[in-house]
Amino acid sequence: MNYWLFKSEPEEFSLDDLKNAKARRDHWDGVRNYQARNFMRSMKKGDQGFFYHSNCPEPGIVGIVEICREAYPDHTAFDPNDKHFDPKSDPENPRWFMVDVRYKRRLKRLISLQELKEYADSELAGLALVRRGNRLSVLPVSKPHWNFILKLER
DNA sequence: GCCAACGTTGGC
DNA sequence: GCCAACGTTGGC
Repeated sequence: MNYWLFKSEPEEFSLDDLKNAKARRDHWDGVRNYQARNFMRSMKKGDQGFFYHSNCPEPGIVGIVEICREAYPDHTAFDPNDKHFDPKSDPENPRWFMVDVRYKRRLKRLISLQELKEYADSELAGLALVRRGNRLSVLPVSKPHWNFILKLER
């Protein structure tokens, strides 16, 4: 099993929005970055992910989700009225993909970016999230990093 | 709202 | 293939 981290602006789509969605699951659309797309295409059903709130008063990890459907074409790229429309993505040869994720649980407390950064040069060295200038919206988390972050929760 | 960091685009 | 211009992300 592999581990990931999904960023979302809570004003756009929060952990609670996912929790309140039908069957507590939804598709993760709108990713328009090749590296993030490639990560999504390598996700397997059952993989786990952190749900991270970005661009908000207290950025940090708020919950855990599970991949419940593997990558398939992101249809929002074909819709001219969609915010993430990309005329270069052809339905015959889609450029962008998405996965479905299911809400698992909320963390007992928010683990802030600030707190995670304290370990950027030790336990969490190499974690893409705490590397300077990182802008990836979907990124991998190693198993040791995953376990370490879960230990911080307590 | 500012701005640093980064990815993408397109002229050459 | 280089690189300047531009757009976006996201912390602060």
